[in-house]
Amino acid sequence: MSAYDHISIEKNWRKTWDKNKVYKVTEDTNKEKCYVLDMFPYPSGAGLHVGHPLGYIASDIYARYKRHKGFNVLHPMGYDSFGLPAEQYAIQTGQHPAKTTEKNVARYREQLDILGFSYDWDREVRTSSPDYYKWTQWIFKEIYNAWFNPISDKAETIDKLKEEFAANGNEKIGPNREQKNIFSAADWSSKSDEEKAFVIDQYRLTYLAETMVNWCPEMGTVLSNDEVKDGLSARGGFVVVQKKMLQWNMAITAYSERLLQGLDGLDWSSALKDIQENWIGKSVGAEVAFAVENNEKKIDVFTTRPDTIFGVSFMVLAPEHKLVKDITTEAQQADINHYIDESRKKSERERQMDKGLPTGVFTGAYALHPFSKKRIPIWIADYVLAGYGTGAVMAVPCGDERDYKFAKHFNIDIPNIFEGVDISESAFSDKEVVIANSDFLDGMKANKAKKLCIHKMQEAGFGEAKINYRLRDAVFSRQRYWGEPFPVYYKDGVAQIIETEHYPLTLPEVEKYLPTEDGKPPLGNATNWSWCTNKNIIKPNTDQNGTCTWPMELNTMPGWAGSSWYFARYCDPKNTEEFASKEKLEYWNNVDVYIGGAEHATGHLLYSRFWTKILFDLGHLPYQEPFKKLVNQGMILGKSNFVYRLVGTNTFVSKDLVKDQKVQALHVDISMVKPTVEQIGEKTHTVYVLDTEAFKNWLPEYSNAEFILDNGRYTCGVEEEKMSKSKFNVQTPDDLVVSYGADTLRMYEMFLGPLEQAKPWDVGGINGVYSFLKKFWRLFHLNENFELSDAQATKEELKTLHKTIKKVSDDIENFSFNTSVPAFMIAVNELGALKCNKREILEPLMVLLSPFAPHICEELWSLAGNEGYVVEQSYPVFIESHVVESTYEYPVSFNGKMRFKLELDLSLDKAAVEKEVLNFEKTKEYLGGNTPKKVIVVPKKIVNIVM
RNA sequence: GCGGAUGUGAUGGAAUUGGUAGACAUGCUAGACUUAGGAUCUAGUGCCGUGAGGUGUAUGGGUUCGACUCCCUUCAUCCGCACCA
Repeated sequence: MSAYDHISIEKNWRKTWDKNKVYKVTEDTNKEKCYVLDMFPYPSGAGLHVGHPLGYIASDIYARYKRHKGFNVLHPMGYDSFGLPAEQYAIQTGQHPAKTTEKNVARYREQLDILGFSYDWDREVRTSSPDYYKWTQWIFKEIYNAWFNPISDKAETIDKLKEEFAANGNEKIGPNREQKNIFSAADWSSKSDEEKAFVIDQYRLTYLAETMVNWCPEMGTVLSNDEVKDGLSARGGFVVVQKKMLQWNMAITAYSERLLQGLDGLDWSSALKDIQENWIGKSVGAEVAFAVENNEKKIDVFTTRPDTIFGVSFMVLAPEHKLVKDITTEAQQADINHYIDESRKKSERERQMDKGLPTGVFTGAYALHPFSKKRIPIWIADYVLAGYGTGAVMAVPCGDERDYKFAKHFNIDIPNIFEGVDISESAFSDKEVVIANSDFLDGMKANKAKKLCIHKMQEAGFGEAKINYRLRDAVFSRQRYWGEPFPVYYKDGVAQIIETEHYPLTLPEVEKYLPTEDGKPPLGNATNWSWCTNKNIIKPNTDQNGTCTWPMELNTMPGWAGSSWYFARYCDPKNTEEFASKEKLEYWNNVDVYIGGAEHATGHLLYSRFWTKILFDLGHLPYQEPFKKLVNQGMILGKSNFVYRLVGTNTFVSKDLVKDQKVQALHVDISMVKPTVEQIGEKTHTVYVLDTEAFKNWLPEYSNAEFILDNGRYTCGVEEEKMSKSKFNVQTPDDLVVSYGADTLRMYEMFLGPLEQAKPWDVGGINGVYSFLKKFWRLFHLNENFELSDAQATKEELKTLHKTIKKVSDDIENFSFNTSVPAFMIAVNELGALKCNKREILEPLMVLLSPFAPHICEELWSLAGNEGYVVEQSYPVFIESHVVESTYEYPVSFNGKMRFKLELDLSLDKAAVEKEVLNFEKTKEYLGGNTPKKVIVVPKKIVNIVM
């Protein structure tokens, strides 16, 4: 063998590693552990595109590096295999989602294998596998059997809740989420069993509730807040409306504060922490109760500005607010009803679009100002959201822009309570202000007034300090087939949890994957539940056919259920007794480095932290935060090409001829477009030429397409977008691996730019990396024969090696792979120029390079006649003396009084040293006759001179 | 509107603490070898200028002996949140 033949080398080593289970990992208490994890993919039908592997390559490099460094590295991979596309495909074709999923998983695996990842595949998990979702169901049950104790600030079992009720009622722990009433221990003991069960349900961490949910009629399911964007579904972009439905919910709000506090100790980018912080949306203020005139009911409002309470001139309730019907006067009833109907009809999106004039209706009722006792008109308006705070606001038009507009529009009083501020044009929302016209708050700065006001309200008993969060409880039911079934049935309409001995409660077969005719979710079509037909277990209530007569829960769990705990399962993936054993969980502990996209900031990454905290509180996990360090790889964008069809015709106009004509831009498959570099004058640019024949054959509707050509060809438009099947801009890694090899692709993707940055895919530079590997290969070959010399390395060669060791190790620790690739290139160029083929230099270099390009290094390692695998060798140690030859003390005197030494590192070359000296001379010159107070000098550089 | 990020040659991008801006690679130009090259090697390549030299890190200003780097202004692009009281 002579030339670098990546195809056979890579194939051969993949097989050998696989056969010898080189990457299998077991718990070993003698070694320090390191858990390196990728966000597992949803196996879609399109296969992997070049964007997917970016993060996987980075984590693989890190995992391999840590292995070299002597760590016991857990580096697993699996599939988030429940999800919508497989189900949609099932609806269209009748093919069972499990089959589609199986097929897609196989394709993913093939593509992953080709890239030479060092996963321990014995630990693979799939969220849709019954062995796995058995434990997802178990976790659901654990959460169901838990409540959040505000005193201990953690989740506890329902048994503890019962003890608490028996001892103190709910006087200490506070009211439940529905009734808000307080009862004593005596009250509790006098309750019937049904009543008790009902009360307990209101404290559970997962609970059934009729809540306003994001309903997507097109998809026939509800969506959680993070699955909705701009009033449209994140997947598919369908319209989402608000609808009241009975759903399972997860009480994530109980953990708002801990989720917020926990961010502090995490090594995550501040951008991502900000997103989560924003999403949780903590605001500090007060809750104030306003009495209603001629009515016993009180209206609670939340405000962040209690200091402006004397500026209140009206109140606004959300149209859905409970008290609206109680307070509305007869005269206003018709108007109010009309307004409520109108706003109910509007989708979330329409509400957002309506940013014109404020709308609202007066209820006819008045509240009484708690301090001044003035009458305050109560309105309803849909700019107040039912879901935030108490669903009611005290409107302070002089201090809030929305209140101001509302007051102006409806001619409501705008009292000015700010000293020296003009509010004739707009509200003044700055907090740096002195309060006026406010009784006991006059002359105070806002901050001080805030505190005093809360104090006074507390004294008088109508208000108190309060913290509010934007975060909502997460809806946990989906009206879909392809998800985890709930271990729940309904006895006389009351939810009952199925006991763990019957898990997994497997997903039953159905004829059709669509909702039933009477509108039940797809599982309504199921007749055969495993739990009911298993002969050895007690069935709740079945007829002779084994069919449940007590209905099962027909919803399934959302996609984030399975992904919220999979990192724990990897530690012990085959365990049938527990979701993972204590010892293994303790050994592997939490994830040291987690790599994935930032798009999961408010979904997966938040829910995982939430579940981890519950499981920690209940004693099932030894850590509170699942992911210590998080690295967000940027998206790789695809270049999309467009053709322009004249509206209403089948004629396509070349890009530069479109001008003002009415055209429709359509995505065209990038495989039919050839980028061609052209010279125009001095500059070059790329034009995208369409293969018109291929285009005609592409889709039937284009078979008789006509083209208006430009210079005899059709040029397409180009744009950078997210890679997606529907945009026909997907670049798969497959072809590139065939022409250049996995090692080249791995290094090229790293070379492309900073890992965290979004960047367009461009194969232009791949040749540079490929020729680097060829050069590396050539270092070991003389006249086409492998040849390695045992001669002693020169100083220069050692310098090249060790400087590379230093650079590459530092870079890997910082996830700065894009700069370590050039370090290798420089090393190879230098060693090539020195004609160095010495074992002493090249063997460490192989080890160094192997995390990036494992196949070629393994091949050369074996050709060099070494034992074992290069991927198992320990990492070469950086020896400073090979790089730094000596240090040099440069005496300096200022003014003849003080002496300083400039220590210089004579490392790289003379020029660098001379530069430092020169710089220092310049400084000295500048200092002239002055005496500096202090000169801080560190090796290599003057840091500061204080005069 | 609020919060965050980014802005450097034709292109992707280097510049670890303020100290020769443009490493490394792509592209381009010229040359060598070759039957040929989309193989390999050599040289050149920020811009203006024949040259010495001048100029240059989105814009304008500031701090500093010295600024891509620190501070302020403006502009542009991207991301997150958005009637959040």
